[in-house]
Amino acid sequence: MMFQIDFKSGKPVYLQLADQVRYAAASGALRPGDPLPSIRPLAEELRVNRNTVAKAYAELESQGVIETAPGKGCFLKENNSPFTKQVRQKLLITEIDEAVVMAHHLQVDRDRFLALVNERLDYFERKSGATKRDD
Amino acid sequence: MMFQIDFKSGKPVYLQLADQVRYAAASGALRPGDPLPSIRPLAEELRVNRNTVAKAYAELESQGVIETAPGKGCFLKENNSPFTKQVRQKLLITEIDEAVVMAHHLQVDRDRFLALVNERLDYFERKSGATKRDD
Amino acid sequence: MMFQIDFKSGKPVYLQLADQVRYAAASGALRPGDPLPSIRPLAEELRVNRNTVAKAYAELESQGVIETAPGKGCFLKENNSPFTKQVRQKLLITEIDEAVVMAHHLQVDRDRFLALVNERLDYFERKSGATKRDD
Amino acid sequence: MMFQIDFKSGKPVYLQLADQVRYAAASGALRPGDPLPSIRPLAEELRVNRNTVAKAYAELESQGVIETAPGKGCFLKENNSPFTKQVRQKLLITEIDEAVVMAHHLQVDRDRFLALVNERLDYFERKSGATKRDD
DNA sequence: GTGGTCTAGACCACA
DNA sequence: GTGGTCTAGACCACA
Repeated sequence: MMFQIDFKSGKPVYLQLADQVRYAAASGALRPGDPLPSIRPLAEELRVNRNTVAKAYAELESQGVIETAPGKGCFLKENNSPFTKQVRQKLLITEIDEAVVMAHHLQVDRDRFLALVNERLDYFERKSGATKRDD
Repeated sequence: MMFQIDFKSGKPVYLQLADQVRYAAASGALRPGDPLPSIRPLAEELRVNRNTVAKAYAELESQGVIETAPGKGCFLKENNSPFTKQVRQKLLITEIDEAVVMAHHLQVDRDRFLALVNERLDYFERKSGATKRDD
Repeated sequence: MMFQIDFKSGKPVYLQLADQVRYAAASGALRPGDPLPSIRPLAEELRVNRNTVAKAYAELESQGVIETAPGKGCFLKENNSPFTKQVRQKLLITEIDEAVVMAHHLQVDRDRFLALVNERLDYFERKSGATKRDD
Repeated sequence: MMFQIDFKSGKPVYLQLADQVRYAAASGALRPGDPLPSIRPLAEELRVNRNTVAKAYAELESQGVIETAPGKGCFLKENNSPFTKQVRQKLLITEIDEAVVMAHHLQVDRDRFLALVNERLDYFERKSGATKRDD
């Protein structure tokens, strides 16, 4: 299955789901025009409330990531990031800095940190690669 | 001023503040033994409630970043995480994943991402090294 | 009722509550996965403010004793301290020293003290064992 | 020196001092009639404010542990615990239980716990023994 | 001066 | 329903 929820992560379920859709879109697992899973079956499969899935989709629609065709379902839109290259880099650096600062406080050295980063990149690529083969 | 709050960010104020203290420690702006701003004046300056600053400091204390001497104030501790290797790794992976997902949202590819990570590691090393040499 | 507060003890209410949750966990009255009382009803029952109960729970969460599922409630975690061996030992020695000093105040000699310690260890083992067998 | 303050312990300094006097009395390092160190030199030696020492002595006097002879200094009184044997045991069990519960949450097993208890008993006996020889 | 505790009450996010 | 954040303000303990 494409999406997995960690109920103990503390991260809101609807955000986990929205992030995973965004990730699938960015990694190519979902391509423009592709249909998203319907709300009811997906909610059942993930064992979450339908409202939670609907909220995730609503968030994605409001951000222009997906669009809803009434009666037909939700589909991935063309990817056109609303930010300039410079703004995007600044946003990303903020996230990277938080990880670097955390590594400092957790006394994780540079080599170990880079190894972990590569590990996580592999992990996400593997996940989306597996999904691609399923298409 | 050392710290600044973005009231529109949606991120809880106390977490913004705690993150900024961690950032100051990682970049060498705050060094072990240094006093942190007193709660009351800082709260006034940031225009937040005393309790909100206190909550940020409490979080930092519970994570071993600062310590409080009763009646005297709060001070930056030696960098010595109280958590097990396993817990530290889990905390760090959470941060890394957020950066990785953000990179994908923003369509930054693996090589560019790793280059940015190295750049930020260099940046923090340079900064904290420079501060040390100034003493 | 499971918990009770002594308002005259001088010990902070939130610490009394956190200690009692820990006691319930150690004695088997609360088991991993069990839900804790919801904050609002518990606050009403104990006649304290919601925030005070929330503070007790936050302390327990930061120490890995409980976890909170957003929108659902708080639950007892598997007993798995997030702290390093060194930190755990330091925390424990603090508690032991208080008991040792109290024994001296009360003129309880070493043999009687050790006998009491063994008695209490037996007591907790018996209690948590009995609870397990009841399942 | 007889007393030592840990400024980082989080425990109020005056309480640390009062406890150490009580401990010295219980262990025989201080005997009824013995003079306590004068406030000023002691404050200097411990590098604390004179008020802090005075507060510790005031607490001890109010509890009948010491008495003040104006112009002469403070002296240890006859030790007569105001509690019955039963009450004393109940007080002590409360302290012991807190240590036992803490051991449970820190996953320190019975043998290790008992070893630690013996270690701390030795530590305190050694401390007071050394003081005795100094008399 | 310092930080800590607690209340009353508002408002929000989430399931 | 659940917990989380934040404020305003009182009162306390400590150095």
